[in-house]
Amino acid sequence: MPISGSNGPEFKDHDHAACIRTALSVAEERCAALSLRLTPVRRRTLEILLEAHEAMGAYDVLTRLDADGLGSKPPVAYRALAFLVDAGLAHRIERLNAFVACTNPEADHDPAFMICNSCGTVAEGEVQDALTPSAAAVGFKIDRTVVEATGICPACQD
Amino acid sequence: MPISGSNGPEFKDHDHAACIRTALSVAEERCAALSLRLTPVRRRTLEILLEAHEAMGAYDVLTRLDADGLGSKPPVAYRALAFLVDAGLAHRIERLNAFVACTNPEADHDPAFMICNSCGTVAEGEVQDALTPSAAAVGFKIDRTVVEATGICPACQD
DNA sequence: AAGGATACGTTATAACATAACAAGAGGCGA
DNA sequence: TCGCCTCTTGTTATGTTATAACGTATCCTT
Repeated sequence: MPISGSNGPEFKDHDHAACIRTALSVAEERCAALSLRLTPVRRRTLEILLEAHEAMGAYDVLTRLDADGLGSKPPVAYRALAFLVDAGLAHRIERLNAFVACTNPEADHDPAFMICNSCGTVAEGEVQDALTPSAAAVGFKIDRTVVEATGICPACQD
Repeated sequence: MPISGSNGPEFKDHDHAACIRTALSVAEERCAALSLRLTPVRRRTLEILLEAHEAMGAYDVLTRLDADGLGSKPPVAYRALAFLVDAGLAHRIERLNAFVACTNPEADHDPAFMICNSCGTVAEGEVQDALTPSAAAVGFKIDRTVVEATGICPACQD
């Protein structure tokens, strides 16, 4: 189950501000291309996830939205997050009941995640359709696959 | 990511009563061997999961335990389930916030699951340490990996 | 401008989970 | 057997995550 080339950028130093700007413009282009509406709440939600650069719970996101006057009730956050996930701009981490911005929004993908138990950083990678052949062998038709590893990231091993 | 030989027995006809009896005696042997106490609540919880043969929420389990006079408060169910998971006799399905009896309790394993969106049946398989080499490449030390596929099982494709 | 589709605001509640502490049950050495 | 320790259970209370439902506003199209 090889992970694709760009893997684990979260574990490396990077220009975070630039990384956010890029991700936001990719999101804008993508939404324009697909006639999706990247409204203020949705855009700010994505920004919040990008700034955090780790998994955030819906209520944490909501707190930030509220501080910006963009909404204070749970459905506001859940709806914005659902939009981003549907649009492929964010992912839900089942293990954590939390959400992360997608670091690779160009491609449709079933992502795999590496979650650091120590610092909470989540790195995203690609996984090949690994279960597909075996599932097909027993006649199971896969819709979506979740792959989430927990462990310790390089930075936290010191 | 091949799945091991005994895969997907849940999708086939089988003698369910026998399957439960076997699983319970395996559980008893295992607990005896490891000096773990398979108390009435714990044993009955395992039985409930085995009977259901699909993922059950903790509160569903609790309802059944309560009907048997074995406890009515959430911690009773959560503790029993935690015991079974720790003992390798059951697994938590993150996608569903639910639990299933382990169908392969002989071996320690990082299980993979195929979850039918239609009937709720959960089939368990083995996955090789799929993410391990790639994680090692970026320096991430994996503790545990969750692999969960949702889709449609053979029986529900009719 | 009218009408439909999409998004937002709000109330209320459902569903999932655990902290904390008291009380009981079992094992084991003195 | 007694006392002690550990593990398990019972219970209260509360924390956390998530969604149903419904009315209003906005935007886009015709």
